[in-house]
Amino acid sequence: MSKTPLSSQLQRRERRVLTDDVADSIREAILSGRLKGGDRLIEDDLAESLSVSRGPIRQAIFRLEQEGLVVHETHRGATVTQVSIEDAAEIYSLRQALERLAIRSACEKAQAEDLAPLEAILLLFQSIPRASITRRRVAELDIDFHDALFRAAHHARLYRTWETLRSQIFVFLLLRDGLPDDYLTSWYRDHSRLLELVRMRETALAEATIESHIGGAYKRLQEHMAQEEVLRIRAG
Amino acid sequence: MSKTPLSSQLQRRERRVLTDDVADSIREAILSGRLKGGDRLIEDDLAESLSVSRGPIRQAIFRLEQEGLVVHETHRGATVTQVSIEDAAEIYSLRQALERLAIRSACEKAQAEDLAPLEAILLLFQSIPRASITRRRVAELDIDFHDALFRAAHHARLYRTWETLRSQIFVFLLLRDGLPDDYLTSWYRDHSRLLELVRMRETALAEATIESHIGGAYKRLQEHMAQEEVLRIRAG
DNA sequence: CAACAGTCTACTGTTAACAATCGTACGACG
DNA sequence: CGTCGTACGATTGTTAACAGTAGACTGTTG
Repeated sequence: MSKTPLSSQLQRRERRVLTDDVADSIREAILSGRLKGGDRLIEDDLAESLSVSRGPIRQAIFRLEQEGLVVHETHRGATVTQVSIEDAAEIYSLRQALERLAIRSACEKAQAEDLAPLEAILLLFQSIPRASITRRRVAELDIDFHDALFRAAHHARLYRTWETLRSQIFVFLLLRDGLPDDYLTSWYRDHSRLLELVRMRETALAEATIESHIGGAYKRLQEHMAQEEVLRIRAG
Repeated sequence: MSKTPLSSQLQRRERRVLTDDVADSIREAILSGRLKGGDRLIEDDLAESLSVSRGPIRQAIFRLEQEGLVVHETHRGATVTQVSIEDAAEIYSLRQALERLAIRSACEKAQAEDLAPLEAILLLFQSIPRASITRRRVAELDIDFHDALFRAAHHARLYRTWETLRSQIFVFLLLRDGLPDDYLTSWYRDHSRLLELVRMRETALAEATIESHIGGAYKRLQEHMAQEEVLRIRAG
């Protein structure tokens, strides 16, 4: 038998509470598109459809407000956040600042075991046949990769800040529906490069690389949104 | 009479709700030192002493958890966060990343009226006789100055992130009790320099300056905490 | 006396009913 | 015709009572 005490092997699996489930449900509904920007979130309705009382619903709504998925006004209720092109600028500039700190911190602190998940995601990506890959799947892998990077930074406050941004980024990733072939190759190249730089602890270069990585993602998103705008105006 | 519609002059003054008052009370108690790190926050007790029911208390506690002033474990309750030297490293590195983005954004977007509050704080600082100035007063002015800078950045998400960090920084600012004379002069010099750089829209220089400004603040804090550590060990 | 099982208590999580507020519909008034 | 006052329905804010859990306490057993 191992000498290490049980307490260090088994960690208290944090108990889930109704609020957690409710928040997950609503978040999922927003991210899957079942709830669209501007939709009202009426506590009674949600309470009934989820079979819980309004207490947990309320808490979940306030939590989602912190995540930026929902806006809430006193005595007037909550609605799903509507994202605009200005929001994209905010989200991506903030993301850039956070990822820069994350990769620096990861370069300094990450152990081999912290980087394994990053490697795993890259392998998983390669193992998916190109024909069967969807925009949503890439978005998930992308978020997972960056999430693993933030974890590797071993920086609790940074990670919590990232958590509040994560869902909002996901919304934008899903906005785009095209999936050009060169995007898939550059996705892999960019991310494996980032991983390599962290492995080699090339802090300064890693910072610069991730800044331009996020900057590029924003630029493509911006072009895409401008394009959609044009189409929308022509159609309307 | 003015032609501009009333709606653009008068803005809905956001109604305060019990949760807001409760959160303010508890926050104030923590920042003033009446509640110390590790103290338990028992919902019933707080409810009684503030004469409200547990509902608003609960929400306030979760909000303060988001601000990092309180930690909360399911079914075990909330306690006041205990800050360590590692927390300082997290807080200041994150702060550095945020302030860098803030000053860049301010350089790009700030109007004259956004910078007036910064100027006012500097004037106020100078108007206070050196003898009557306290550590707490400087801390307040410091936070106010940086808060005004974040406002001038016109970046809602950045500001909200800063809000969650602000109280935690305040806690650290109050830890130090000495108030050397050269600190007061350098405080003024540093901050007026930052304001000047924003005015001149010297983005790159402003970024570098604020990075070293925050870095310096962290370094002094670190030395102070290490010093306290030594004293504590000798005494104990 | 160490390990264990049951009980008890203090607290948190949840619920449902009550109070206050917002937006709106509608009629009175100038 | 537009502005104001008012009553009403829908929805949020608040409360108090109920349910469930973690940790301490106690006695029991090998």
